[in-house]
Amino acid sequence: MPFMDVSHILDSLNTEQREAVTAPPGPLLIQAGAGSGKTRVLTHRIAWLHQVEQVSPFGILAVTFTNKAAGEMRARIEELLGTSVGPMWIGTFHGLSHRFLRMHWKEAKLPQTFQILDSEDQRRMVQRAIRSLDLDESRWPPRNAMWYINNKKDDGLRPEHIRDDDDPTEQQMIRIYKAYETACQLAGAVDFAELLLRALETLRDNEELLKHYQSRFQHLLVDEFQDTNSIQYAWLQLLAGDSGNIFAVGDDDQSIYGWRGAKVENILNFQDHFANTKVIRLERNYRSTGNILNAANALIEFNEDRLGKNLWTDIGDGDPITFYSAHNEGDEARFIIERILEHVHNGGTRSETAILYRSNAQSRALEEELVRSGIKYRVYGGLRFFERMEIKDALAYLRLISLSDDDVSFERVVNQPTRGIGEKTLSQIRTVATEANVSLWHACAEILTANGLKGRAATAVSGFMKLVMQMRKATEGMSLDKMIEHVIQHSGLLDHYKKDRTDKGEQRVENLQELIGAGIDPPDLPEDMPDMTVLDAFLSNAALEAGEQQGDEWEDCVQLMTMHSAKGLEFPLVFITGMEQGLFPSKRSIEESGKVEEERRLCYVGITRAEKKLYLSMAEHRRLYGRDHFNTPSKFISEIPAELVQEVRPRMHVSRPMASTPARRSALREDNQTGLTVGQRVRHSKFGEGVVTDYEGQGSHARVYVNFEEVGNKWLVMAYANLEVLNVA
DNA sequence: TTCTTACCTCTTTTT
DNA sequence: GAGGTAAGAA
Repeated sequence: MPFMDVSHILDSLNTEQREAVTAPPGPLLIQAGAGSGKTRVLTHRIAWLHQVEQVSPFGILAVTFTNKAAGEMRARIEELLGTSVGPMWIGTFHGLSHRFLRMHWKEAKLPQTFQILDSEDQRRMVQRAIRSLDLDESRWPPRNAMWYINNKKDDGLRPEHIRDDDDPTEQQMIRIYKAYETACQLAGAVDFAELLLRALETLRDNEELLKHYQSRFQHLLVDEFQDTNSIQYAWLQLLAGDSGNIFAVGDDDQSIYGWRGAKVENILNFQDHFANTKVIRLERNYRSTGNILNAANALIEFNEDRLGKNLWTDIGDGDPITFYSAHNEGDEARFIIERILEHVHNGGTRSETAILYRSNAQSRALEEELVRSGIKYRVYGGLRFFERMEIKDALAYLRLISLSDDDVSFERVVNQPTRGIGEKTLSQIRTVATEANVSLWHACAEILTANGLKGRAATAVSGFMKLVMQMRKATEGMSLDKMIEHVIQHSGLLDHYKKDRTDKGEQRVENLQELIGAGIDPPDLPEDMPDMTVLDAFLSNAALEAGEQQGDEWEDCVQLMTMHSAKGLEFPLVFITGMEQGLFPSKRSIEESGKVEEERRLCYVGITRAEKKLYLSMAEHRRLYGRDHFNTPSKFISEIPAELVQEVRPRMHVSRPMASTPARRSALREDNQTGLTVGQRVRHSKFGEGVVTDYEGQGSHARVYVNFEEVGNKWLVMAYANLEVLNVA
């Protein structure tokens, strides 16, 4: 081989990173700790394979979980190579499966025009299946059934594979699953889990296809390997075939998606399945100070099921971690705001700051105080652009134009805006459709020709059908943006939302107009997806990539998000709020055995987001979901070595919250028969320490409700409990 | 058909 | 406590 300059690929790497990037082909597992440069390793590996090992871009498949990660990876590789890598398969599991199914729809037994259901579409579809089986929706909630179906699909199970064990609930669920499957197949609809499962089955059952792809993809690279579920892993195994050229990058300590099917075990199985797997650990951290890393290391040590890893840095200890125990959530928020103002005063920016929490409900109190202080902020999460009601309405019309048999879209807009097609007419249509096993659109046509509808209903239904057909004809040959414009005009959606003079209505009109803008530069049509129209590509894209949730992202503002959505991000200044037993770790995780470890990993993720300064805080009293909670510090606080943490004592001149609200007054009332007040810390000989959160009864029946740190909530009869009072509330 | 009221739920989220 | 959904009334 001629001499080749590889310095641009290798120079910026440390020894371990270099070892990973230049490793010979074969199964490779990179245990990449937080901040250890895993994206760098991944992208440089691809550059290495291409430039040094001379692997064609066609021979490389790199898969991630989010569109953002995929986009970043592609951009960084192109920057590194100085050329476009168009033909390389870089994308999300769902995106790549989708691409595969579009190319091989025949083998996958899908209609060429199949559409993707997002979660909301799927819920409606499941609901429809439940109704068609004449089941009671309150006994068989669509959400539960959907959850069941997705779980089974994530494990690769079809209805016929599931054993019912004579369990009537299981049998019923299987019936719903079956009915849902039939409905999807009929409507040409594919949900997210189906994309993966169908791609896997198609590959597995077509030897020629399998051989083709196995020999084509000489190298597979996986990001966030700890988050793969069973099908994703099976899909990788299948594609890798005997060569086993998989480059898997992950961190078992950052596995926080077990609750939606991710299997950390895949990391362990990987080493069993692929003999001679080479394991490389990346433990050098380039992000955080020593104190922050030591705290993270010490905390995660409490988990038993882990491969083991210790992050280190040579950038020095830095500031200690600060812990603040606030009186309530308002106090907590004000404490944080003071620190942010300080940070900004010292020349920092707001966008260098992240406030993290366990659950979205916690953001409200923080937002209130931020608004009051006039600090700009941005909340992550919530509805994304393509998930908004008005946008989905418009997309549904577009879908019907593309494919009238799409039942989900039909149901969505048949009476939106209202045109006199009520529940009675609809159920009639549904019955015909179910009996004849045809789409709702088809059923309408049949009913109309058979004169099965009375005057008003008949006019309304045929009016709707005519509208869709007219729009189809009128938009033929139009550019995508003109098409969208035409549809939101003529469907009546725009006028419908314009009638709503509230802020919400105006926002909806704006969103619709923005949708036209989204059509101006339509998505590229990959060459290997033949016969796909621009509209189809646009619609699939909308489902697969729901878009940003909020604009103004480049304004200098404080970032508010859950710890889950913070994964992969980093900030100089990080606040982790709500460090309370029962909130984080969550009550549910404490109750179900074995679930606290995932919470601890989440805490580990949170801590390792911080570069320079980390604040932990809690509220002794927090109102959440309209209920009062009296909290003890999260056990995670005590798991961080005390010498790394500086505790801020509540300043005495800060007055305690006054008994001004009725709730507070009752919380402080002392005219009870227990001699204890709510908020009082107590110790029980068996259950340990806790906080009184409620009481009831009189005399010998007087009981207190205590939230114990170790064992959770318990009712105790005062006469027997023998509680020791710990401090004065 | 549309407005109102009752009812439910409320970890975490991407695709 | 709020927000969304679904059933019920005008």
